[in-house]
Amino acid sequence: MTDTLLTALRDLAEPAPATLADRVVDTWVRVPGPLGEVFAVTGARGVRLLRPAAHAGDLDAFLEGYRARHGRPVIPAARAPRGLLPALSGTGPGPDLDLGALTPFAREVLAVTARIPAGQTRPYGWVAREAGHPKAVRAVGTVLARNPVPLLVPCHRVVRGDGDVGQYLSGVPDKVALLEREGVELAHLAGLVGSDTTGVVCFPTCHHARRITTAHRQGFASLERARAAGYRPCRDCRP
DNA sequence: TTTACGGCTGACA
DNA sequence: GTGTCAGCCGTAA
Repeated sequence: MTDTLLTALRDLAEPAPATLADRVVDTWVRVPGPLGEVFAVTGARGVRLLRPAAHAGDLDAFLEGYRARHGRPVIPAARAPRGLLPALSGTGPGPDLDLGALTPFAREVLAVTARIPAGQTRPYGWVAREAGHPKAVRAVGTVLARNPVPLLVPCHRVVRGDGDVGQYLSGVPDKVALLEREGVELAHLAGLVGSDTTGVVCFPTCHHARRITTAHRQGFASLERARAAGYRPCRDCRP
């Protein structure tokens, strides 16, 4: 009787859909990053967490932290998610990201940050303004301090308005190294730079600013000063 | 609901 | 030029 029942039940069973595992467990990989290896966890909708291995402690601590944060099991992945390796080596667009666990404000801050081109920097106040909360400057810092996917969302490109690089998740030396790797001149982050031939003023790291020849380069402490001198803000970097 | 806390900023001495 | 301090605001506990 029991055998008959079991056989009948077995015949009823269907193969699990190929995507079932994606919905039940997340997967982790350990891959090379710009400053050493990184751990990354990917869910069905994209990468959810990334940490430099040197900063995450050992793998067990990293995975335990992920489970505590997201309440989901994690297993090793067969391969890195598409786009992760090119993004970490700076040779291609990034993987899909799953930032659904974040608040709308945090998602907007990360979306703005993700649009800062490699080799360029923007102040925290600029990110706050672009995210639609111009006075929430410190809140931007708080969001970036908790960025679940550093390197993929390049929070190292957000610096202080006074020219200091500011703080970073895994320490200021990492931030400096990442910026230098992208060719950023750390001594020239403060203020704005204009061209007296075009009357346009940019952030110093904007690709337009870098093309201004020395003879026509004008420095400004603020946008107000530049405007008073007859300059208009660059449409690309929007100082 | 309240409170404390920051990867900051701008004013002022 | 440099240091200090109050203000600002989204989060998490």
